[in-house]
Amino acid sequence: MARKYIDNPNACSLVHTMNIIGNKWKPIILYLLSNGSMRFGMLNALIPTISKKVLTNQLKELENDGLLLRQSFAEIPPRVEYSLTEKAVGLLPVLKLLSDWANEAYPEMDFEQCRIIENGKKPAYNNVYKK
Amino acid sequence: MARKYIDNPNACSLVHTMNIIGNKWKPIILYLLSNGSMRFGMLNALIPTISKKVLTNQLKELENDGLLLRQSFAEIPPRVEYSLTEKAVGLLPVLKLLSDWANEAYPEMDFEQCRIIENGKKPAYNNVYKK
DNA sequence: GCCATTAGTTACTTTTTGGTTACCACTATT
DNA sequence: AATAGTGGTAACCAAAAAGTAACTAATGGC
Repeated sequence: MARKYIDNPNACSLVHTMNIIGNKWKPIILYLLSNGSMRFGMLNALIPTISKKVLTNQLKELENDGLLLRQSFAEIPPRVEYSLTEKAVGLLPVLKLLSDWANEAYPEMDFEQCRIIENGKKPAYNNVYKK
Repeated sequence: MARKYIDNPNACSLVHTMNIIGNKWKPIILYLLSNGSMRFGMLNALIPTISKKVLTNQLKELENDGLLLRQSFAEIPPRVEYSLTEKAVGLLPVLKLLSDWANEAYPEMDFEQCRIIENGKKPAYNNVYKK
């Protein structure tokens, strides 16, 4: 009885992807972790404008969606390392394409200026800095 | 003086892309329009769970970001056709990859069931329906 | 004269998201 | 005895996004 509307076969997995990574912070977190595992404080330092609460929350969601591995070490002060799962690694090239697309589509925007974050919060451990 | 934090060169154009398409509705709108131009009411019918206010808003934002072309015809009742720009067309293959990724990464989810929308709102014009 | 039609808009409310500040556990160092 | 250091959590508040319902303009058809 009910007639069927034309629909897009790709819509729903696309919605799912967007639910998982489609916000301000998550793609950045994934890209930062693409060089290897990183501690909570390090991520927080590299994304100085995110609040600790939100970062915690984003990391939890990414972990729940199977994109991050969280390793907690029984040390004082605590150490927690986050790293990408295989699932997440498979997404990196696509994130790269999204990034490339913006660079091509909006050449008038200077994305360069975002590359270096100065005067961010400094975690105490030393490997945070570049020479 | 200020030491520089390691940063990711891709982060900012990625953020920009996510600002433009990283939400629940916009990728769907783009994919629906990938088959050709479409009227407002048609889009609203194909995405029955979006409110008219939000759809209007999303379309406006996509237009402002150069992804959509809006053509308004001086007819009564009014007719407005939305279509993709070249910029948007360049994004489609990447959206497809995002969709493919979810299908592969989450095989346990049945994205199939989203394909057909039944009992949605029906606009009066006839070309809305599939045989 | 009334209703249907389309693409919205407006005013209002609700939900979601994000941010702020203070606090905790536990140890080493000063 | 106090402080620094890390990875959080809790309570609270502000802002942004989204939903709802009613309304509009202008015309054709009944």
